[in-house]
Formats: sequence, structure tokens, C-alpha cells
Amino acid sequence: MPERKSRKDALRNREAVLAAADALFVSCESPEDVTMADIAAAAGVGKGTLFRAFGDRAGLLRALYETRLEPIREAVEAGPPPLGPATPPYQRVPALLDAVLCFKLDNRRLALALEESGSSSPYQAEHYERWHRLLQSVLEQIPGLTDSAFTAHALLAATRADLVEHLAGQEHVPRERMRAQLADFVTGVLPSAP
Amino acid sequence: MPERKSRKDALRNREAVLAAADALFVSCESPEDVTMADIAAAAGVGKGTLFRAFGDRAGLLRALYETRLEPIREAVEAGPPPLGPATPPYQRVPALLDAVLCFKLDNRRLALALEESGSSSPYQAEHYERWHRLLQSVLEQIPGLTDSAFTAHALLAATRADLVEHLAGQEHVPRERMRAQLADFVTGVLPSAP
DNA sequence: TAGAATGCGGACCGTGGGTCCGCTTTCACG
DNA sequence: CGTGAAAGCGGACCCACGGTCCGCATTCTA
Repeated sequence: MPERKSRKDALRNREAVLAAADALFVSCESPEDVTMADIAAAAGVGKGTLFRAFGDRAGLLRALYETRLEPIREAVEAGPPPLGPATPPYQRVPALLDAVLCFKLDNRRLALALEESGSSSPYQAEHYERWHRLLQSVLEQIPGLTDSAFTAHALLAATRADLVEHLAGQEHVPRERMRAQLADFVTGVLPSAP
Repeated sequence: MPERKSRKDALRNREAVLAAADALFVSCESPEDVTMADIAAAAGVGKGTLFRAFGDRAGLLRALYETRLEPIREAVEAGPPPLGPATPPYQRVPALLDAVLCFKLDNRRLALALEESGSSSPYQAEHYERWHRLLQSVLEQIPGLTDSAFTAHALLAATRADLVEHLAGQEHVPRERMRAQLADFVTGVLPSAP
């Protein structure tokens, strides 16, 4: 069907914008003081271009996020254990959450920007849906869990970007300690094999 | 010290604003389409009055929130079991989280408005601090828990306003079911007494 | 009941997301 | 190549909203 290919300048500009936005988010105090105009200027394009390419702020954030997320997505969908589908559920659940946590640690500002993207809640984002479905389906294979849907939500909530930011930023919890805490929590939630 | 008493019209207006804001938040689709001007108009005062009384949007939200929260706070600090301090930890933890959940169910829009209050994360709010400290201290009395601070964060994260809103609003999970899910989750997290 | 102190209110401002439209660049086709 | 039209560009512009300001009204004090 359609998918008529874009002009090459459009493509080049799209990349420039993504790169500029990424850089700005990495080197900012708080995501909300990176404005659309800033990004356009840093990318050397006009605001119109930026909005034409991504629709609105949320669209740009989403596009960036998906890009960053792709390697992990692949590792989860078709990679080797402990992330890939061949992993037994008991090991895979902590591995998945650890991956999410690490991702948010590595992309703090971006994740933050996306979750507080003004309007709608993070729960309507399509990538959240994906994580939740996956986690739920894995949890379902673990006997003794009563409600895999809610459990998946609750576990993912423990990796929310602003919580991560709070722990890492304000309370200076080091990365490895946080990973250990989350891992402990997760294994505590899973029914202990008797 | 100071605390010079306010004029009575100031006090009256303050109440009018709180009432108007409350009403508007209850009957709105999304908290972000209740503007400050709306609130001022509904309260029959000028915008200046509103900002004089509460400083800024976040201040107003906070004031409203604290007001609503007060009964629960009292019940927790000095009330009878299962919320009050006399309750044994194993029962009190689920009771506290249930109270939080019910509060957010009863004040969905308001809690939402506060958490997404633009700028700073909910984790810097003083009322979050309070809940966290309390929950942590109760968790500490339960043997076998390795990290009460993180566990408290993670449990509270399961009651985040936008998650509650998502479950109640989009997925139409009924109140009692949600309470049961949370209760199950919480007891799952607490180490089972052997 | 006069004067000061406190508060009122709405016109006004700055900012930032998003739009618009005349001009430029690209590309398919001859 | 040359050429015309589609695709894209960019920055001036718009508007909504949070927040400020200051001349006027109300309340308090003596």
C-alpha cells in the first residue's frame, strides 16, 4: 500500500531533529526546559519542519523513545536468555524488569519527558501496552499468581521514570543498588517455589 | 509570632475558591482543562485573589488535597485499627494502602491534577514524604523484609493516580475488584509467616 | 469616623505549543 | 539536461494559560 517514500531532505532533517532532541534531553536539568523551538534551532531547521515531521511534542518524544527502545525490543522478542522468549518465566520476569529499569536509568530525561508529556497518561502509550502484555503473559505461566494483569501493572509501576529519577537524582541511590532492590522486590512478589 | 489574622472577606474567598475548584475537578473530563481563570470565575473572584491566596496552581491543588486528606490522616495517626497506630504491622500495611487507594478513587481528578501538576515530580510533595515515611516505618517492623524504603516506594507506586484512573476509567475495573487486587498484591509482597 | 492596612480584580505580560503560507528544493519524466 | 508540479521548508504569527501589577474598595483599629 501507500508509504510513498519521502524526499531525502525530509529524511535528513528528521534525523537531525532526533539527534538534536536527544542531545538536548541528555544535557538538560529538567525535560520541560527543552522547548520545541530549542530543538528546532539546535537541529538547524524551522519549527514548521519539526511539527510536520512529528505532529506534536508527544509525537517527537515517542519517536525518539521508540528508537532508543528498539535494541531492547529485539533482545526481548528474539534474543538469547535471560531476556529472550526461551527463558523460563521465573528468570524472565526479573530480567524484563531489570531491562526496563536500566533503560530508564540510561534515558532518564527522555523517559521523564515522555511520561509527563502534558496531556494523556503513560498508560495510553502504545509501548506501555506492549510491555504490559508481554509481562502479563509471562506472569501467567507462573502458577500461584492470582491476577497477572494487575501484578504486571504494579511491577511496572515500580520502574516509573519519575520514581527512578527521584531515587537516582535526589536520593543518590547508585545504579547497582537500585537494580538489586528491584530484583529483590520482584522475586518477593513471585510466589516462592516450595 | 506573626500569624496576624486575615480579614474575613479573604477567608470567605479562600473557601469559595476551594469549593469551586473542587466542584470543577469533579465534573471535568481531564484536570488540565480546568484553568485558573475558570476556577476564579466559578468562585466569583478575580484571578489576583486566587493567586494571592495560594501562590500558584500547585499551591491551590496542594491546599485542596490536604483538606481532603485530613480525615484520613487523623484516622491514621490516632484512630482505631485497622488504620490507627495500634494495629499490628501485618494488618496495617494493607489497610494503609487500601486507604490510599480509596482516597484516590474518591478524588480521581484531583489526585491526577496534583500528580501531573506540570513541573516537579510527585515525589517531592510533602504528603508523599509523609506516606512514605509512615509506610516504611511500619514495614520495618515486619521481619524478613530486606529493603523497607524501596518496598514502600514500590507499593505506593501501585496506587499512583494515573494508574488508578486508567484502571477505573479505561478498563472499567470496579472499585471492589481493584481493592481486592491491591490487597492480594500487598499480601503477596509481605513475607508469608511460615 | 478617619486613616491605615489589607485585600480585590481584571487588564496586562511572557512563554511556549502549534499553525500558516509564500518560497525553495527535489524528483519524475521527457 | 530542462521543466513543472509535488513535497517540503521556515519563521512570522496566533492563542491559551499561568502568573503579575496596581489603582480602587473593604475592613479593621483607635
